[in-house]
Amino acid sequence: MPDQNFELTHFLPYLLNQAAEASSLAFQRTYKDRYGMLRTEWRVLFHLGLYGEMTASDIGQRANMHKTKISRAVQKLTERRFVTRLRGDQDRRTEMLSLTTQGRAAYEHLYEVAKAYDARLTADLTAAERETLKRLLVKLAAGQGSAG
Amino acid sequence: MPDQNFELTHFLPYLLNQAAEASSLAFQRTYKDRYGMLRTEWRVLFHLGLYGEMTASDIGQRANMHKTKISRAVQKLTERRFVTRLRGDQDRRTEMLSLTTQGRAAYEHLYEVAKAYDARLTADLTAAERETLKRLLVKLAAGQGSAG
DNA sequence: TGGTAATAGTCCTTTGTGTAACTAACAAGC
DNA sequence: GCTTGTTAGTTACACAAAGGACTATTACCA
Repeated sequence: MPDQNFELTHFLPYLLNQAAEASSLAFQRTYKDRYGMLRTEWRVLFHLGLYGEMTASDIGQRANMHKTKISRAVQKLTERRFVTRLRGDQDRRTEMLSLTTQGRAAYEHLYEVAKAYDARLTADLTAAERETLKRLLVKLAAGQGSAG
Repeated sequence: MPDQNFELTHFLPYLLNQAAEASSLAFQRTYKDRYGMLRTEWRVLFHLGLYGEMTASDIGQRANMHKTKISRAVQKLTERRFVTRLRGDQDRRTEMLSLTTQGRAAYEHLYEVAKAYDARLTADLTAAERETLKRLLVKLAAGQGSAG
């Protein structure tokens, strides 16, 4: 029987979705209009920009994204000349992905935008709150709480 | 130029998405299997359960959901005899939605499930952390940080 | 009281996602 | 060096989501 202590605004998955949707939607405007990118493409771009060359599978593991999503994202990014693919010598199944000059320029621009956006989002928070929030989110994103 | 202080695991929208996806996906299993509900349907059910009778628009405002989503969710829920619709007398455009006995039973069951799930998710956190986390998420979900 | 605007809700079309099947390349065992 | 199994990535198909156009009803106002 509903004890009004626990309602929707106390349910973590619901809250997370609301917050994620709100912030992502707003942020999307910064890259969708200008670069015609989707969220998955943005993610791939950022992985390559931040962590250097890597294969599609590498990104998949890091970003927790399904390989089909990545496949499609990479396709778009290569079409737009943001990314190049280089077939591996030893293992010719793999493709090493890297940013083109144009891709790097886009990344570096969007990097600053993202940083500023993040700063604005967390402007009201104390340093401690910011720290706590991000730490907890990382934990939730990873393996969940105490139960697998 | 990337100062490794700021990378993806420090970018709030990214983090929020990861956490939201992880927790929602896991939680979905608790109602999808048993009641064949989708996330939007779950939300509508919970709104009616928690806040009583209301129209589709009311839910839309509260949940920040597009009316087409709600329309479809309500359709499914009425098909499954969880919800009944009653056309308004004064304003015949509106439909007042309410839970059937069966719908209420499902809600009450899922309510307990949700509560338990939330408790498990936040089991590792201190009471203070839990409090901080939810407060901040509510803020982010609402109007964003300092800037509109 | 008749014309315009606004609102509640549905429908339709387009886009995005997840799953499973597929191709190509490699690895191992015999 | 063949067969079997595995992995990287793509393609195809089915399902879910997002948004705009549409219908019906109501409100406003000259």
